[in-house]
Amino acid sequence: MPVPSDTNSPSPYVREKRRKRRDEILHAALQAFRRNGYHATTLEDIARHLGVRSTALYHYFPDKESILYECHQRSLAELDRLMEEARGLDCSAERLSFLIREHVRVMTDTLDGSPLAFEVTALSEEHQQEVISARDRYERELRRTIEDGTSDGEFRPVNSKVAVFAILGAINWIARWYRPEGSLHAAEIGAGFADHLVGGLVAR
Amino acid sequence: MPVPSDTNSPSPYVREKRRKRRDEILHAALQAFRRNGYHATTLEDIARHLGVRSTALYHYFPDKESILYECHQRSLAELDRLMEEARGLDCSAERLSFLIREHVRVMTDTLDGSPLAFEVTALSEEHQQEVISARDRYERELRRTIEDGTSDGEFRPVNSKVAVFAILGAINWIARWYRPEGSLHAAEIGAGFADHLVGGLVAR
DNA sequence: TGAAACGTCGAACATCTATTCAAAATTTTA
DNA sequence: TAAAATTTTGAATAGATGTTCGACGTTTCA
Repeated sequence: MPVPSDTNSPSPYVREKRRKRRDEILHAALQAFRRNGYHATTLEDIARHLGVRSTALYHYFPDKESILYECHQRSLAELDRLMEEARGLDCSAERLSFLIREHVRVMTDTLDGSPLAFEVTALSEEHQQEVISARDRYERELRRTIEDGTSDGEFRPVNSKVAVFAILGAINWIARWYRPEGSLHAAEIGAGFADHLVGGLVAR
Repeated sequence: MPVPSDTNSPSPYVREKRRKRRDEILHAALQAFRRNGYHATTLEDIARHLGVRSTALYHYFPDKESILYECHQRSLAELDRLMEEARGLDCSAERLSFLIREHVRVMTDTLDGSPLAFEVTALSEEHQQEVISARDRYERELRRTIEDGTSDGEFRPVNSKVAVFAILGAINWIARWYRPEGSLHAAEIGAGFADHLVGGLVAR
């Protein structure tokens, strides 16, 4: 009868601690990437925010790119969750409005949406493909929502590709100017964007 | 009576040739920056497109940053020109529509608008301040146009800051996805954006 | 056409930064 | 509390790239 053959795995306590540390690193990295971009951010920059040297990061991630990659993965997971939730809404205008508001929230509240605004070209070829696929899925869903709205007569006929680029541009650009300490509060941005961007589509 | 004391200046012919070469360099740099971002673009990348070595570039620009800076300067000059032209339009909706359409054209036709979408933090402190000031001037003008429209009752009351961020985000993001060979043509994008983004503001 | 101006090259340099690794410090665990 | 596991460190390495500079072609122009 086989026994657990590999070395004894870490205790739940240790595993949890490690998970938390990884989260801290990702959060510090996210903020740095957002401010200065991936290439202009050094591992020392990230490590400094954690009170540690850059070499310590290698105990949690194999290299710099994988930090960026995991940032991306989390964002995409968040968007998948949004899409899932949005499917419950019947009215196209409501669904689109919901998606915009929630996407903005993801960009501002946790900053977790930001990676989507980063340059994808910094990722390895395979990771790039994966991220682009997921992003395309999201874009398609948005386009479909707009096209549904047009079919229903809720929205006027528009080029859905162009409309989606406008919406995603507005949202992704948030990563460039939003500062949590600033005068604009997150909810205000979400509501404003939803009104502005959905309002521009509705039939009059 | 003082005579021209310094060394004889280059002939108009030579000066013109040099000007053209600088333009070529700036254009090659612009495209590279757009694709991969400033930091991921090497001087060799830029030089390769011109069939020379990176060291040749130093005859035209003192360093890499100054190439980026001049890209920015040209974009900003272009925006100043737009603002000047737009002042002739009385109706706020028309003025805003014009600005959006023309800004999109600047982003797509010559790609000259792209630098505004680049990370400003790559510039030196002084250049950064200058670019930010010019950008702020543009943003203020857009805000004012929206506020005027609200006063006139053309637009509904909105947070003009939020609205301007949405508009500029949509436009700047073009630098990330637009490819001249792609299926979306420039005019189509400009018209679509103008309709979508102005339409979201008009009172109903 | 030939001297002067101009543009490009190649080598060399300096710096920066991602990454490796063995040793030291710290924390966990029994 | 002491051995084991884990985390961090500091030194060292390697590769990339911005930049300098003198030599070598090429172009301009009188």
